[in-house]
Formats: sequence, structure tokens, C-alpha cells
Amino acid sequence: MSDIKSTDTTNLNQSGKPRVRFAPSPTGYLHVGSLRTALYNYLFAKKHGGTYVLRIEDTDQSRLVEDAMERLVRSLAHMGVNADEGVLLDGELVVEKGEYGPYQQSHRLSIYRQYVDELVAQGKAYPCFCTAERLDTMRKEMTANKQAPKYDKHCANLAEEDVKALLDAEAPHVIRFNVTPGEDIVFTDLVRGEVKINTKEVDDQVLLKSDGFPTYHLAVVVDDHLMGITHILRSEEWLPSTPKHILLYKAFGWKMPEIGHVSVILGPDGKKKLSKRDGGASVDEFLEKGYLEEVLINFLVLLGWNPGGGSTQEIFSLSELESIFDLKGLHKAGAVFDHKKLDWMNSAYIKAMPLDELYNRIEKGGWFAKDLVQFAPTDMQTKEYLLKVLAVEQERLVRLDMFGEENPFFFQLELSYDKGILAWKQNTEEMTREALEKAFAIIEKFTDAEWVDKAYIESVLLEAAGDKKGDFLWPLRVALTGAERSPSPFEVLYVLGKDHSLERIVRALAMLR
RNA sequence: GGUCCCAUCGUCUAUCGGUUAGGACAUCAGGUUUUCAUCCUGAAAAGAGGGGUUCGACUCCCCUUGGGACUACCA
Repeated sequence: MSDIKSTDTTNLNQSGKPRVRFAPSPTGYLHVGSLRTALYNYLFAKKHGGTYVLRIEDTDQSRLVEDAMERLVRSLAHMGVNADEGVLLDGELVVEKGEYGPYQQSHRLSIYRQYVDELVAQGKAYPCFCTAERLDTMRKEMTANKQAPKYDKHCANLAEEDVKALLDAEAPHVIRFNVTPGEDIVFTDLVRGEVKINTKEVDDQVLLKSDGFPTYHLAVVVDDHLMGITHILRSEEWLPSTPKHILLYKAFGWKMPEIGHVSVILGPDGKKKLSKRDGGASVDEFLEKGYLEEVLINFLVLLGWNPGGGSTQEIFSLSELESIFDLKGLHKAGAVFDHKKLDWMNSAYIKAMPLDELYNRIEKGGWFAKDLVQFAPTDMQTKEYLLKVLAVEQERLVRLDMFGEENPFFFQLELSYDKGILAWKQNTEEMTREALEKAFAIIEKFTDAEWVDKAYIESVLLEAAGDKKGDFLWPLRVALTGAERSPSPFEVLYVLGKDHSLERIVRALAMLR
């Protein structure tokens, strides 16, 4: 690695195609906000025929989480946002792919070390031996004096021989970036436009921790440069530290990539970042709750972005987004995560989905395995039967996990309900009984072939009902469902089939005797 | 506290100096309907405030207010 020159700018934009990256820290689950950031990067790359790299920023030893990286990569790939390069899912395996690896920062320690040494040799960074205690009291004093807590450059002013002695004695230390105050850093943010910050606000950031690991600030700059990243799209929280990164690029003599900061996703109160408490913040949670992958993508992409041009389109597929995405549509302000609208979008997707596709999704998600279905009579567990239930529920299903919940009678043999609800309005028991007997007689006559024809069932019963539909249909529906609210009797009949239907009518009649 | 960012209906947003400020979710009211849901129609709902610039500002500039992010050997 000795041939690396600090003036090396060769790998930027060689092909004219953008290279972007998403660089999560594997500290747990995939946050919806992270997914959105990843998505924007992915879409930008796709739109311009570029490369989307996934890099793992695992430089904090104290926050390592078992399997987090693998889960992250799988979640991302599952959502259709798989990387072209870096850590990615190849078939079922999580692998590293690409010429700029390794793509896990914990495997790049010697690289960072080398660049940091270069900075120290040039006097652009220096070892700092300050203890945590000293730093702590120093910051407290500064805060008490209403100053911004910043490192006081104590170790930057150490005598050379003292530094050497301490180093020789292997005194624990970090390496700090030597920032010269008084300079205005101006940059053009891809989403915010011109931003100006004076270096007097920039701390002498720790570059290398005492455990030999780099901090985020060193690692991103080195890696983004070495990996030829041309455009950085990251979360708004990084905006204030961008000057540090610009200064670092300058110190190395590297070309700064284009950079943009995406606003945060807010919780329902519209104030703070969306968190678990706001009814879920992890992608997996939403998936487990029966939200569709494509809905999450569609919903999230619109939270802070829109195609503009007066378009009122709201339903977008991933592939469609890949061809229309434009950085210009990125919004500056934070966006509130609206669960109601998510629900609406999910139900809209469900309504538009082919029935067998819907069936497969629910099966794959394991929602047919809930107690309601598992403990039902076996003939109510067949695919054929479930498909019929689904046909009826499709237009009213909000989430996949809610399958069956509104209509438990589809899976119960004996319904329990008060016979009082059998009568339509003020009708007498006698009238109710007559209605049910009439229904029984009609239904009994349906042939097997006629049972599969929902429209036919409906037309015959509707005709029998005549003008007073409620008198006839209400008792029938209640007898079939035991519920005051349910799908129409025609639909229920269609699902239940002849035997179950007649049986329920008989049982209802028995209650009236 | 300091620095930076942000600001159109309750929410997501369109508008890129001239519009009755449009759409969607949610809400409300009708219609369809045996109930529920769906569906259809309609209503209510916004440029935070104050200064400029301009013939003309939601749109450009400044201030105020409000909100957010950052302020670690975390990312």
C-alpha cells in the first residue's frame, strides 16, 4: 500500500457514470429511514446507469451486533434494493463483490492507518493523549461558560520530544485532525443548495481511536475516495459534519464528491425522528404486520420526494421509479410518517393484486397459520376454500396479517350469537322464520355447478327477496355469519358452500323454535 | 447555549413571479347497498408573522417566530 499518493484523484468519474453508496452501520434492524436513503441512492444509480455500492460501516467495536450485517443485507435485497457492488446477496449467500474491497470497514484498518500516518507526517493531524476525564471537565467548563464544547488543541501544542517520548512509551492516544479556524467552508448541497460554515465551528475531530479503529469521519472520506464514489446522498444528520469531510478531502488532495443531504422522517407528532415507539420504525416490523414490500417502497419514496412537473401520480413501481427518479424532486423539509396513508396504499395494492398472487403472499408470510385458521374444520383449511375467503376479503383487507380477522365465521362450525339479531328491524320471529325457511328451500335446490357461480346465487336470491330485501336477506346473512356486520349473504354462501350454509340456516331456525 | 438546516390544507405534496393555490390520505355530508366494507359525488381545509425587491409575490432577499439536526475515542 506504499504507493498511494495523497494527490490521487484518478478513480473519480472515470466512466462518466455515477457511483453511489449506502453505508449503514450494522447496529440492528433496518430502519425505514435508512431504507429510504438506500432507495434514493439505488434509484439515482439506476436512473443514470451507475453503480450502487453497499459498504458496511462497522468501526464501532462497542456497538457490534451479532448477525446485524447479514440481516441488513438480506432485508435490503428482500426489498429489491440489492447492491451492484460491495456486500450483497448472491443467491442465498451474503458475499462481497467488486474491485474496491474489502467493503467492511473493520477489514480495512491498515488502510486507514496508512492515510492517518500520512496526515500526521504532514502536520495535518496529531496524536492526542488527553484522558476522557480531562476532555470531560474541559467540555463542562466550556458549556458552563456558554461556549461551544470543542477540543482545546492541548496536544497539538505539545513539544515534539514530549510527543516522541509518549509515543515510545506506548501511551494510549488518538489521532486528531488539525483544523485551522477562521476559514469559511462553502459547498453546494445537492438538495439544499449553498451551505456555509466557518472552520471555527469545526472541532479537531478524532480520526483514529485509541483502539486503532477509524472514526466515521476518517473512514467515509477514505473509503468514498478509494471506492470512486461520485455522489453522496446521506441523511440530514450529517450536514453539520460535512465541513470536516471537505477539509479532509482537501488535506489529502482529493476531489470532493457531489454531496446531498436528505431530510429525516418524522414520527406522527411531527417533531422527532420516527422511532419504534411510533408504531414501528423497522422494515421487518412493517413486513411482519402485513404491509407489502412494494407498498413500503412506494410510500417511502414519496416521503420527501415527488416526480414534480404537476404530476398527481402516487402509485409507482420500483422499476418505474428507476427510470423517473430525479434528485430535483427531493424535498428539504422533514416528512411525517402517516400510518393512515400507508394503510390506504396497502389496501389499494391488495385490491389491485391478482387473487393467486395475494394467496401466495399471505401463505408466504405465514398468516394462514394463525389459530383462527389452524383450528378450523379441515374442509375450511383447503387452498380452494381459502381462495374463496380471499376473494371476498380482498376488497376490505388493509393488511395481509388481518386475513380472516373480520370474518371469523368463515372458520367456525358453530356460531354463537343472540337470536335477537336475526330479525330485520322490527320484524317478528315469525317473519324471520319464514324468511329463513324460504331461503333454505331456494338454497337447497342449487346444483353443485351453480354453487361456484357467485353472480347466479346473487341473482336468484335477489329475485326471491323482491321489494323487501331486508326482510329476507338480513336474517339469512345473520344466520350464515352470526354477525351484524359482514360481507353480503351471496358472498358468504359462495364461500361456505351448500352443506355449511344449510346447516347454519337450520341452526338459526332451531333458535327460533 | 452555539452552529447549521427547514417552513403551502391536520398529513404527504403540486406550483419553479401573474392560478378560482391543484391532487392524495384523513375528516365530514350525500348516493349506491339487507349490514359492514367497496365504489361514486360533494364539502370543509393551507401559503407562520413582519418588512423589502417588483407593475405583480406562496414563489426572490432580510428579520422575527416556530420546528429540526448537530454539538462523542456513535454512526
